[in-house]
Amino acid sequence: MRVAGSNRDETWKRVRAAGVDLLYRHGFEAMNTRQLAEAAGLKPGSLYYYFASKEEFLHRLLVDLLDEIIVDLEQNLDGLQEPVDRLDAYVRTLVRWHVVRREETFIASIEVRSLTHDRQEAYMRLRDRFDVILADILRDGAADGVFDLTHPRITRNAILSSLTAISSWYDPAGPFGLDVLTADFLELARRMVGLRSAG
Amino acid sequence: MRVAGSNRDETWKRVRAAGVDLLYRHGFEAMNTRQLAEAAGLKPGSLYYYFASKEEFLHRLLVDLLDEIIVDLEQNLDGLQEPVDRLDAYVRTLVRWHVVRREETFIASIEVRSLTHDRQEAYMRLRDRFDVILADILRDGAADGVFDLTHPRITRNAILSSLTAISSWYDPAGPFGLDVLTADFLELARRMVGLRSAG
Amino acid sequence: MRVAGSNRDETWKRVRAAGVDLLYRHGFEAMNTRQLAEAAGLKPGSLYYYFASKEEFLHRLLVDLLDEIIVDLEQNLDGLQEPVDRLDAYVRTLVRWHVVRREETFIASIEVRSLTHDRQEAYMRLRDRFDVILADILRDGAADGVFDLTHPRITRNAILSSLTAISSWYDPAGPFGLDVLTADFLELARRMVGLRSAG
Amino acid sequence: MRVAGSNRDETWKRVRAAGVDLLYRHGFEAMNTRQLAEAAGLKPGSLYYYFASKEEFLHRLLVDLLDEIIVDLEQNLDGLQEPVDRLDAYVRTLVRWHVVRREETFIASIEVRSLTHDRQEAYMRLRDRFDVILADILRDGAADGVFDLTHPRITRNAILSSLTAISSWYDPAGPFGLDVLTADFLELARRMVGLRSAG
DNA sequence: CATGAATGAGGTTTCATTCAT
DNA sequence: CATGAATGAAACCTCATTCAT
Repeated sequence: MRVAGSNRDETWKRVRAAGVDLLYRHGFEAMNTRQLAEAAGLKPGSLYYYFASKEEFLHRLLVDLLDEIIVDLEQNLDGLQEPVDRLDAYVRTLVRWHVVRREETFIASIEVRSLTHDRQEAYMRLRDRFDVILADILRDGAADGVFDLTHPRITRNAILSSLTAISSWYDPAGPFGLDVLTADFLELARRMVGLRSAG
Repeated sequence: MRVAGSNRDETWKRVRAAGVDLLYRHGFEAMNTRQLAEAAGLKPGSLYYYFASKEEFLHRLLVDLLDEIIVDLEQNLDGLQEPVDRLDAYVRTLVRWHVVRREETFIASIEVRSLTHDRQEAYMRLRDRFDVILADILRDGAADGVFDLTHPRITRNAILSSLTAISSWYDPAGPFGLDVLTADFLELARRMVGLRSAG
Repeated sequence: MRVAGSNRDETWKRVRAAGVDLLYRHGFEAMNTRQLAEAAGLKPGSLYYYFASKEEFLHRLLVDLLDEIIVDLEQNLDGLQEPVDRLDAYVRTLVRWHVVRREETFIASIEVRSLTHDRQEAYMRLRDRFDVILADILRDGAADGVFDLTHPRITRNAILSSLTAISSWYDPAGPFGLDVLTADFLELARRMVGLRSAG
Repeated sequence: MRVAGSNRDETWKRVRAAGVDLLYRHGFEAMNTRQLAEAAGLKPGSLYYYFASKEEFLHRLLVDLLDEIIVDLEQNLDGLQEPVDRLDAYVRTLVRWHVVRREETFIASIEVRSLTHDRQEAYMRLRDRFDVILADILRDGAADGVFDLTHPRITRNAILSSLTAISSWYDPAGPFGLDVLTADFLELARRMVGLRSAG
């Protein structure tokens, strides 16, 4: 009962894309594997040729995304020494991800709870790297005297959460493009760390 | 079969408290009415004397909370004219709610999706008031020349989301009390609107 | 959607009886919860008001039966000192159980494999008591010189398995009643332990 | 896509051996064709070059085994006239099979239920030959006055089931070798038919 | 008000099997 | 012969909800 011309990679792309769409629109628990299968052009049971469980599917989506972001972030920070430059690169990177891969970053921000306890912990540990990287930038900038922070931990959370939230309100059909958004968040972040705008 | 000493209001409080706890810990879809009943000292069927459906229960929680916050917010803004003062009051109010009623505000931020389409829309319309109030403050401050905004809509979203996120990371057992948090967020908000700190 | 006049104990009896029948006729894996529910006059989901899983249901059946048999066996052995008398009582008891509760003992003999590893181990430990009791009888009889055994362990296994197998071949509609069967097995067991028949 | 060096007979042997192992350890219903394929170094679909269905596979295993045993048994009985000698040969043969091909005889004893109704009947008819052969031996011995039986059918079932059960308790790593076991069962069978041991 | 008993709809997952390649 | 991709049927189980008592 094989469908002619079918191909593992192609099908997986369809499953993944369908999954992102459904997770974005309905959420993990509200979405079901029947919808997922139908959207991917499969029968429900066939999905299990692509993942071991619905939850593992979510996990893979989230971890793959996180891995991609971290690699990109580290590349973009590579070679930059000055805290200001590093902060800029950090903001620029996160804004882009939350705009360009809006659906996935939104899913990631909201569906971590749906992971198994163990996988949730593992994911959190991975995600902590964002915190640590930003924390280091803030610490260095404060030590250099170029940043004027209140409590670093609070500032960090505020910056990070305002970035993360982009995927929840940004409307690609709206008035702002990636450029505008990036420029604004660069400015906002600089202000939050007590830096006078360059301009 | 009336249990001696049972009392509508008392029981409802137990149901509500149990619901908040379960929603906070597990989320709406992952929580079930068996757990809710048990935590409230009832049998599942009895819950339906207190709500018409699980989803209606969530709705009531969210709407009641939102109503309370809006009333409080409007009271705290009442009489204040200056944009700076109004911004301060706005921040102060939201920080407090997100700390003191952390669990409920967290639920609200994450479980709106679990509402029926209709109720979701109604809830969103109500919640838009926060946006509007803050938007007005920013607009007035910019018109007065005391605020130096990039794009108001972006600044507003950034401020609001950093406030809303508090309930997701704040740890009551951690190093910061409500005072510290409030002071910091006041400062951060002022910076974000381009106001030089008073101090 | 409660059925009028329904009652937990009555329903459980129906479920249990239906389960025994299905397990006897089809075996655990070949039987399904739909059949079980239908035979018990319930919908499939309702079964889970009576057990936590299909496997737990089997487990309960097996353990309850074993407990009953052990209690009965110990009662029947109580007060008997002579190995011959104890052997007789042992055989008499087991023959009766394998005839009177033929279906259940048959299930027990064949479906232990369907239990979870853990429950299987626990069950086996419980079941070992039969072995131990018989082993003790044989040992004492041999020590007294009234039994003439080859290897006790082999004799024990042969006796026990010939008793256990009764439930697999005994036909209640056949020519032998419990009395005949008991008399024959008493004689066979005596012969197997090398005892000259009394008659 | 023919794998170099692949060979129908060799592969079949691997499939068969893997099947015996899995059936012995997990049972027919609990074993699945994925495991079977993997253990045989194939992909699931390829199995169907070796059998038409999982159940047919089991059937072939059981029937082939039974055929082998019957041939062997008839050979070993061939030429023997005396009931005692024939009984000895019968016991000797069955003990050996249940020790040497322990896994397969165990499977046969327990998985007949998993066969289709039709195949089950056919198998049973074949297996009845064991009964008949033993029944004949007992009848002749009783007629000759060398056996002292209670009810022949009961004795026959007891002897046969104690032999068949060997595969379920015999431990090749244990204290008894085939010789000991054979000697003991010869003695036990003689006792069961009321014959005084030669030795 | 509350419970006890059950429903019914739907969920995820398993698995023998098929068939184009 | 063998694999890769998928099917389809059915399995167990969960859960919000109902309603007689």
